[in-house]
Amino acid sequence: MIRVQLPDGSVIDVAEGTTALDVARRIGERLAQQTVAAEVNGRIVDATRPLEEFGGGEEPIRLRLLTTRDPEALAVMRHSAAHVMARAVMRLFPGTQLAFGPTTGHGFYYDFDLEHHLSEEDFPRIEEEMRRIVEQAEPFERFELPREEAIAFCRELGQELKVEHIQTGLADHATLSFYRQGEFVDLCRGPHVPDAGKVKAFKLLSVAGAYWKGDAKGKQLQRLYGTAWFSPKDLKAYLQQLEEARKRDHRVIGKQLGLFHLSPDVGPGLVLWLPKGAIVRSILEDFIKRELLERGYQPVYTPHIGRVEMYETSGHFPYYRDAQFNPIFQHEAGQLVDAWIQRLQAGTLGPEAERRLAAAAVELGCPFQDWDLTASTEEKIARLRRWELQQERYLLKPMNCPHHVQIYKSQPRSYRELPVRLAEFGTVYRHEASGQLNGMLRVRGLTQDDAHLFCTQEQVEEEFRATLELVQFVLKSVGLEDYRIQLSLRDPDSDKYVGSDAVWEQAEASLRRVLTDAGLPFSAEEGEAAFYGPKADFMVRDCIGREWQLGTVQLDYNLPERFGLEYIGPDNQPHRPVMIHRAPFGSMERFVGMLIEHFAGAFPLWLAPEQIRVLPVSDKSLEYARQVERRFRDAGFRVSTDTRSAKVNAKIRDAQLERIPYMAVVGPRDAEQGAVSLRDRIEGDLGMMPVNEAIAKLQEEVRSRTVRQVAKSAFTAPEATESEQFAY
RNA sequence: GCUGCUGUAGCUCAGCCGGUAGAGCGCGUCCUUGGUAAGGACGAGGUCAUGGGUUCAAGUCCCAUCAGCAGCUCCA
Repeated sequence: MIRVQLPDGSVIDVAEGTTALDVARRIGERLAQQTVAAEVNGRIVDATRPLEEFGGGEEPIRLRLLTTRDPEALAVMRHSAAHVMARAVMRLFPGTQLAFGPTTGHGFYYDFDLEHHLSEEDFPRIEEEMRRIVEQAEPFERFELPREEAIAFCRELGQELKVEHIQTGLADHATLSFYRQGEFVDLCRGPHVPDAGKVKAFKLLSVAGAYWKGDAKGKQLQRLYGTAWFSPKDLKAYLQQLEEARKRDHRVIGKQLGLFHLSPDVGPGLVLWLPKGAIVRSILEDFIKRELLERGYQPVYTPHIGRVEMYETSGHFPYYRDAQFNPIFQHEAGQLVDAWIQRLQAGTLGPEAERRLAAAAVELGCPFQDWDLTASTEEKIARLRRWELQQERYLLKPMNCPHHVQIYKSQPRSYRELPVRLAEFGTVYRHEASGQLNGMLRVRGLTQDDAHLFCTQEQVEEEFRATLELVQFVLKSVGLEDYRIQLSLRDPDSDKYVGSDAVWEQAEASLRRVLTDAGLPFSAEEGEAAFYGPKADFMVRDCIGREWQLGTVQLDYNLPERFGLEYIGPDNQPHRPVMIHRAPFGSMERFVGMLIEHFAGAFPLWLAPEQIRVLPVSDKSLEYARQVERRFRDAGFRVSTDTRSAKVNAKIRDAQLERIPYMAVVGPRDAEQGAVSLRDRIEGDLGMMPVNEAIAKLQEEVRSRTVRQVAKSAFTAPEATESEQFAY
């Protein structure tokens, strides 16, 4: 007999070999039908496995039945759905190689290696085959094999990727588990639903490339994405949510509302801010600037380029070379010599090619007439570098910090003037790989609301604290109050970081202490730190539940060292300051892009590009409309008048579609009384009121930076737990 | 950067098996002068992304380039 404890505390005795499903059946047939998996002693497992496999001994086995109501069950079912999909693909495309098929936040995917190029046109066929499999409701049967047998078995199945995975990724597993579904068998840790009939409402969503084991140099696979839910209603709600997110796409809204433009003629990833988008940005910038002045920051301006040497000193140039625009050389042979050095370093330069390079360099005026092809690579590089260092070389700045460091260094500093806080909306350029570009969210030229704080070691925690407070304040001002903080620490086993262990430990401890003291919830992530120091990032959730990385605060003990920064302490001796990098918004491009999606283009009054539109009821009221427009403009509002000879209905419709917060309908009745009939974009007609009253009302809304409405998501279905555990 | 898909009027898109281009919205003109989400008529507008190729003939088929999209990988 086995003793089993249920969640309500009751304990029952069952015979050996009893499964969770049996227990469910004992309680009720309905419950058994809804049981998808089980949580046994805290572990999520198949409902069809004998309970004694998970425990025993003196303590009763703790059992929780997972039904279609539990989010954990959803993840199990989705993983089973991935198997069903894989089975369908195998049927339609025999010989398909299976890679990984895990669950995701809202669904699942499976990576395949197959000849046929999957496309959306294949989806109906695959889905139909999946439905057939689901209807048959065959059980998922689990079995285990010792590793050598498992390898032989996979080989027999022709699944070479699985063989490789057992030999590498699962090298320390003595036995491997498999799940069988009729003719389909897959290496899998599980757990799975009892039978395929538990996979209810599903839909294939997209197909895309993916790398085998996430390695960009590895084999390219085809990844089929799907979503699955326990009810068609949940599926429908989720698809609507996807549709909602699509409608909020800042690229779509940005075009509709004329906020920004990306022109291939200017270049990919280079944002053109149209007048309306520029207004939003400049209001945000003005807002921040005022806050910074109050908080003891000093505005500075620095150029868009700087000498490459400066970025070599800072470490940015060598470290991020491949993500930067190439250096600008004054000498026309500069690029050539630069490429030459890189080829030599990579060892990809043959003698004939090098001879031609040398000839070309001489032709362009370099003193390499006596170039010795037989010299060692080191000697060659040294000679080329010597030449290169004599040239004027500039970099489009990828970071503002080195420039700000120079401002700090421009005069001797006393401890009395610290902290020095230098702030700039600094535009930086990064040559992001073409596939990474995305509207305003990932661009090649971006403006950071940047600042660098130079302070003493004793001041670090206070400055960090004040910075966190600032970020919180600005996020609150735009109505973003749902966020968490991610503390990014170094990976102790990696060598990509600069600076000593002691300094890193000190920096990480400081950040942790301030976050803890401030009572801010944070999660610590190892290996996520920048190469020069740990950082705290604000992960902000928007109104439809998506998370965005915006503001960041980073501690840096490295740059002061590299640039030899100093201040004179009370002991009249030089000391090294500490630097803090921080950007509450991150970049203006990304932040505004995010705001567009968050508000679905309907900015709160204080940010709206056009705040009020005056709508004359007919041409006869044009004159009065102009007067009203003037009144609003004089009161500081961004206002226009719709002078078209259209009906009011049409004018209202257009203003609504343009997300203009307020409309002032004016006709003869209003003119008579010096009034407007105010219409609120959200509430509709507010009735007639004197112009003064309308102005006062809206001024108050601007002053308080009220955020009146963000669209609520209709989507409430629980998000399944992201699960590494189903990773194979 | 990699894999796949896409590129037709200002915007959203249709255009079959190759035969010289279409809709709605927007825009212009005129009529209409109206009170809270689309009044009507007429009209203008296209090197079918770019460059090659196949063909009697290419928006349509092939190749390359550029750009965009999805995902992967990356992100100071």
